[in-house]
Amino acid sequence: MVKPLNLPFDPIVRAAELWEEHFGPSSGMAAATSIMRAQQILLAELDAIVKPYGLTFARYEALVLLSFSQRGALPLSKIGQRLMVHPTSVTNTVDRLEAQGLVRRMPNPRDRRGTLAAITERGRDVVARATKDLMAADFGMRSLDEEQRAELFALLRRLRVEAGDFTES
Amino acid sequence: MVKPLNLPFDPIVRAAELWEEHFGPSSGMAAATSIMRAQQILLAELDAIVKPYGLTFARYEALVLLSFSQRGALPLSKIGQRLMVHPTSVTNTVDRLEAQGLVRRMPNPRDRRGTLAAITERGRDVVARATKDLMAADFGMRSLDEEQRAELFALLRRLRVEAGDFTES
DNA sequence: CCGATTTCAGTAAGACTGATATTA
DNA sequence: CTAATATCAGTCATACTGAAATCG
Repeated sequence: MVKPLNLPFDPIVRAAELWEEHFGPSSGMAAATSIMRAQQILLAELDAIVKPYGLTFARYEALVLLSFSQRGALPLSKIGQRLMVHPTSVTNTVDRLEAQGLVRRMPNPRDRRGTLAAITERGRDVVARATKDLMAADFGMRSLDEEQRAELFALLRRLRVEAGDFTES
Repeated sequence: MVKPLNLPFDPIVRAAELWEEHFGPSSGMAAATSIMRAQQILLAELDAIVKPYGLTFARYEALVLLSFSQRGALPLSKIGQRLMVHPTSVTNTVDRLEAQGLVRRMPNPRDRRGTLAAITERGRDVVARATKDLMAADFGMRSLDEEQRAELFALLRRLRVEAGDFTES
């Protein structure tokens, strides 16, 4: 958990002021730094919400993805693509979920190289309850109204497009 | 490094559509998720820029903070407050920077419990060069113009204020 | 005595590299 | 043959807890 420090000033604004003096234009640095800090704050909050269920937010995301799929099962490779995580990290995530009985591995009938991760009943139950708590906390986004959330999403989308996350639409 | 996957759709938009069907309003989930992804992309980019100097972006931030201070030295506790990192993480960061000869520890003359981290000449040289590269890459913010950067900063600032990062101004 | 500063030992979660077996 | 899938072993950087020494 990130504890509130209640500095009497915004540390990023302070850094940006010094940056201007030393190096010049600071808009890039200020924007990048605020993305980092916001993520840090947000992740701590979401991890804390989901912790009572023995989950991290990363594992929660995997579980939601499975719960959304037609048969409640997906190849590990597809999980990695959708969540943008490294193949070995997917293996690790599924290991942990499986150890908790929230997911089980099955051979992929369509491709014998592959493995499916299938969500279990307990997995569905846990997702449902964690989701309820996350929605009650508004995913840590209480400070923004609908319009602001959409604006934020649109701005960050430009970043993601640029990085080749997906093809421009 | 996060490799471009070039999915034919935006995975977050896809997730949000399914979310609406299953759970209802998705603006919180979509905004939170896009902060996570943007940070992941950005951090990978910034870490890569700074890697040739033997740094991570986290260590670079600490070094910049020191280079901005009056005497080129700060108590570890202050570093932790400004960068919002855990005391033991500061110790770890300073350990690494010290091992690289970019910083050295000194007793704090004002408080004999404390330790100062002081940037070295090599430290200043490395910061200068890494900063030049980061500015050339526009801190990974090329996809946004000045106005958009300011808007993004303002939106994320609301999140940070809410979290008690600093007192409202 | 209380609280702040820093360190240490240990744990945890995740990102990554490089190698491998299997199969498309 | 080449490429994709998943795993394994191992490394790395970081976050955290709990305990301790030192000092204000």
